Amino acid sequence: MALRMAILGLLAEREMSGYDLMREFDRGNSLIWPAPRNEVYRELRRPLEAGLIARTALGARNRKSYAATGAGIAALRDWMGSAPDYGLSYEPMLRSVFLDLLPAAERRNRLAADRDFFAAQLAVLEAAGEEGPIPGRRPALHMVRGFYRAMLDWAEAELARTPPDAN
Amino acid sequence: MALRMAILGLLAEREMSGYDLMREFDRGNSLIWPAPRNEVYRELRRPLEAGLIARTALGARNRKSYAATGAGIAALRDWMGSAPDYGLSYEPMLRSVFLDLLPAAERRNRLAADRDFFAAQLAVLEAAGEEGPIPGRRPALHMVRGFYRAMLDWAEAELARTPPDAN
DNA sequence: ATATCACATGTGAGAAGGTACATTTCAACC
DNA sequence: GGTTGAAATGTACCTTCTCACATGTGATAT
Repeated sequence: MALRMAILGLLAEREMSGYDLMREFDRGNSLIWPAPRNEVYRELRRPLEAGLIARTALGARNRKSYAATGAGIAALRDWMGSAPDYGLSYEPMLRSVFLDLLPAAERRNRLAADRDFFAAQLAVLEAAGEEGPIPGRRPALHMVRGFYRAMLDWAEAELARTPPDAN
Repeated sequence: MALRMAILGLLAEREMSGYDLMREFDRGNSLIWPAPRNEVYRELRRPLEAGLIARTALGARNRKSYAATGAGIAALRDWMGSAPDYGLSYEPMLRSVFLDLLPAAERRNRLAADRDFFAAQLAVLEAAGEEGPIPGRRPALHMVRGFYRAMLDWAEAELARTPPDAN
């Protein structure tokens, strides 16, 4: 459902090919959400048959572009108005539950690795400025930025609480 | 992988039955991660065959208790030392990408619903105090709490930026 | 006594997702 | 003019997740 809506949403913003979509998800490029791979092509078929998107152009190298139709945009709005799935699954959070199973030295390694990762993400996001490069994505940019800032604060606080000589 | 490790981790802390595990995931009880249902029973078979957990007792009502074996605890430590999957998929974040597709009034509704949800979660977590009810889960408690605080801040800031008469 | 409800364990079917592979097309380089 | 490599689309397979169903047990209440 989520991937389908993500595709629909991107195709509502502008026409794209499956390849473009794939790359949008792939890298930290859009920095918004994670990377399913070729499911894009799989997920394109269904909304195409349902009339939510339509092929707009055939380019070189067999390139097929798509854009959301009126029905697609309506479906997207519908979904946006529906109740979100607030379920969160984030592996580092699961790991935090069992942090204390590690001896202090390894715990510090783990926390330091987390800290470094979160700091790197945050640096990229903060380099984007207040508005970010893509119009209309300021809310998402700030949400993700807030997320990584919270994660970074957490890792640093936990590190500070775990002296190298503990345990 | 995540569910398997979660089970293994819980069984490393204390012996439990499948039913206990199920409820641990189910409710906001542990408040740490989300709710897969009866896969617990399916997921118990594999580590049992692999010798990572062992049956410890047969109780009334056909109750079967399990605990992690030495090999299980080793596997868990191994996993804890391995590189985390930092991929995040959180539906509200995806929705934030397309927030601007909604007219201002509906956008405010959406943000207000998010704010209420985040505030409720945070209230529960803050009621748990600094250490929380379960020993060894302070790190997780603080991580989740930081997460919801960031989400709440975000929702409130976005709401403040979306005046009722905009658009 | 019996009805009900929480405890407790599972199965089966189908959808979704992940990994890896397989193929064609054009451009650019040497 | 042949090789390489990115652009581009897709399939096959296997695992995981979700949803719904199916079954037995013991305590408590009426």
